[in-house]
Amino acid sequence: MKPPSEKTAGRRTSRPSFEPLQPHEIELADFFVRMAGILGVPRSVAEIYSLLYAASGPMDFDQIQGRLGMSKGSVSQGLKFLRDHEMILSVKVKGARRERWQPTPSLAASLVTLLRSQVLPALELAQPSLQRILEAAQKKDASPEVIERLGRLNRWNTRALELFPLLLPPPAGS
Amino acid sequence: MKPPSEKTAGRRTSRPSFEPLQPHEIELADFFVRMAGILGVPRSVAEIYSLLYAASGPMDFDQIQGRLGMSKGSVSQGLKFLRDHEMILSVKVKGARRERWQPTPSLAASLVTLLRSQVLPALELAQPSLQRILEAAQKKDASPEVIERLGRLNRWNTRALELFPLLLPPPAGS
DNA sequence: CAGACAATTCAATAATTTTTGAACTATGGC
DNA sequence: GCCATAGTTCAAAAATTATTGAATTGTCTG
Repeated sequence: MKPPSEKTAGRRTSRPSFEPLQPHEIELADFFVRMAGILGVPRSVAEIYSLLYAASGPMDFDQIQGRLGMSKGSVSQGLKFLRDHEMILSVKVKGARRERWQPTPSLAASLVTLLRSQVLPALELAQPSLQRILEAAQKKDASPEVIERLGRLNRWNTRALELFPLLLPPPAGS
Repeated sequence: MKPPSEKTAGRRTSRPSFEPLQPHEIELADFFVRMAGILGVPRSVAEIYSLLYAASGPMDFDQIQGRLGMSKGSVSQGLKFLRDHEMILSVKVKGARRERWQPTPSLAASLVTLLRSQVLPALELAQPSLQRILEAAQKKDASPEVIERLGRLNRWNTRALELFPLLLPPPAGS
């Protein structure tokens, strides 16, 4: 259910209060939310990214929480996700204690990091399994057609694993 | 775990009973389930596809239900999904009433259909929104940086829409 | 056409994922 | 060191998504 009351300056559960989202900000968020959904990225994460994307400058924790009206926990986890996938950067403003966030320069690069983190582990995990499965099929009755299919799957997986680092170079650190 | 009887014993609300999945079938299902998960395809759908993928011949409704131990509803919906995305084909066996299913020859083509169905609508829906958002930003204060970002997003979306039909030609019918 | 068989539909339920917020930890300034 | 501020953690609640199966619809066969 929704919170029971509607006070913009509500004292009940203290939450920083900022200007609500403008229509065009909502529309942009819808876009990012939908795109993120395809890759299983939660709404709250997409909303944070969207807000930063259309912001005129870096924003801090409380501003994000206030504008989006979400919980501290969600903001914290959302920023962590975006950080981990190198989709946002923190900007140090001298004299200010709080961190301020802005989107990484290249959205393309961000998507790449995101994809990598989802697909690569699956490919790696699959490699030995697919090998075993193919061998099991060969050892048993398995029709030539099935063997052919499994072989192809295997080769694909291997090639994908080889190609991935070329196409999407890993972050500088490793 | 396993019901003791093997024949089509159950008349009332019971399920067709077939040989349980072999270890290598489970392993393959794990692979497909994981991959499907990335695109938000439900487990049951991936399991059905996986079963057909490693089957020595086309399978019918009851065989699928029996081997996977899932409900009629799930099998029906799963087959519908796979049909709609052109990932399986029905094979007519003369004299037999039931339809029998097998995977489409090319898994690559299947993935393409899947991707198309997820991404294309999102891109199409976004087009006018992004346009409006950019205009709104230009009309208002919006920093040059934000305008630049939104413009790039816009161009990307447009290009993606143009490229999609080239890269992934639509099904024969249209 | 009746009856049996095949599959679909969809409301109810189950499973999973996301969000919340209060307690907690970490850090900077004095 | 101490206090205030900044952010994290995680168990519980809420929201979302998937599965089930009884009722229903469609359809082949004799």
